[in-house]
Amino acid sequence: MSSASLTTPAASQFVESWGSLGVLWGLNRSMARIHALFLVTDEPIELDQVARVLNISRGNASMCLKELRNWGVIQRVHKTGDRQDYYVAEPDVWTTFFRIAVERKKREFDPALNNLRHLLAEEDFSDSPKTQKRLEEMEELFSTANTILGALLANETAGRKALGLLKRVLPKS
Amino acid sequence: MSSASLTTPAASQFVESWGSLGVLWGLNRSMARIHALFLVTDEPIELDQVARVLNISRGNASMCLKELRNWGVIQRVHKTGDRQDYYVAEPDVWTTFFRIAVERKKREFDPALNNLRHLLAEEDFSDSPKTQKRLEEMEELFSTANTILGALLANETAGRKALGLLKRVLPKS
DNA sequence: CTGAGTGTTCAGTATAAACTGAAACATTTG
DNA sequence: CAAATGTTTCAGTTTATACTGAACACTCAG
Repeated sequence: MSSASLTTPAASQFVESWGSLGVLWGLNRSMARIHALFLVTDEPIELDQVARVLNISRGNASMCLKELRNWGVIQRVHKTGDRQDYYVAEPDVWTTFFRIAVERKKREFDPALNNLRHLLAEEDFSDSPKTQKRLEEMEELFSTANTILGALLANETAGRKALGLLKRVLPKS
Repeated sequence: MSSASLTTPAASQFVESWGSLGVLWGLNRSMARIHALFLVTDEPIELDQVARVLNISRGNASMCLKELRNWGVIQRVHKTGDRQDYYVAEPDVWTTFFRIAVERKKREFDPALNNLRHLLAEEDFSDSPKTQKRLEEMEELFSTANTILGALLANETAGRKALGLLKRVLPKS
């Protein structure tokens, strides 16, 4: 399986499962399958191999690899005397998780919070006290979430420690 | 605006913004718009009104109301001497948030974790040590997330307190 | 300079998800 | 029972998103 050919059923089943599971991380099917391929492959893989093994177009593979690289969950590597680009997965699973979380906060959460704040600043709901109050609470909730997320994600080791602490402090599941 | 007619621009703009923003919560556009309508409306609203004001079909409105009720973010109420069903938003924003979080964990996270565990239990990656290790770490990460989420969401007041504490403890943003 | 090998881009197409509109059915009550 | 309301279902349509495939761009060896 290490040769990026998905010869073993274990590997190929993992790739497909991860493909559907990946939506949780915010990846689309192709990105998740590619990521899974890297997770079960020890050696660096190149673009054509990805496209061939997963049965997707070169174009799609190229876009997905670029995106995964933007997210920081795979890295480009080179073999000496070889012009081709090879890629490997970020080795640390926790780092992978943090990178994705950071990226998603930046892309999805922050704009949403901005949007909400603008809305509340510009629009006037003062003729409806209940509404006014609800929207203020909403803003407060988002702000709290923002603070917590920001602190957890600002620094990987600190965030990781905080999560470990949290796990120990909370009542056992 | 309180008469569920979206006469003011403030209200209608909020509804549309919330509609696109709602994906963050895991709602689709219609559900999010309906939820927003309830957020900016003080009086109970009935199905036909929802459909008319938001310009969506009765069928869609009915399904969305049902779903929102399942999530626990709106409630059915009745007016005396009136046979029709009316709905209002859950008044507490934090409760709304928790209900959605609980529901999404149950629907999305838990099955994904199960899936991963089954996969790791059944499949054998022992011929590839790096892969084996990565997948074990992955399982550990998911389990930690599961523990923390489970504890935070098990009880609303406790969870809320924990988040408040967390906010105070973490370095200021 | 040329062209073979490789990586990127994008217009068009396919796929999946949401929504409509209408009908069938269920339930309540005057 | 008939009228009013609520729910469910579903074939057809719209809309958003992902993906393809071919053209284009870049690099480098000869």
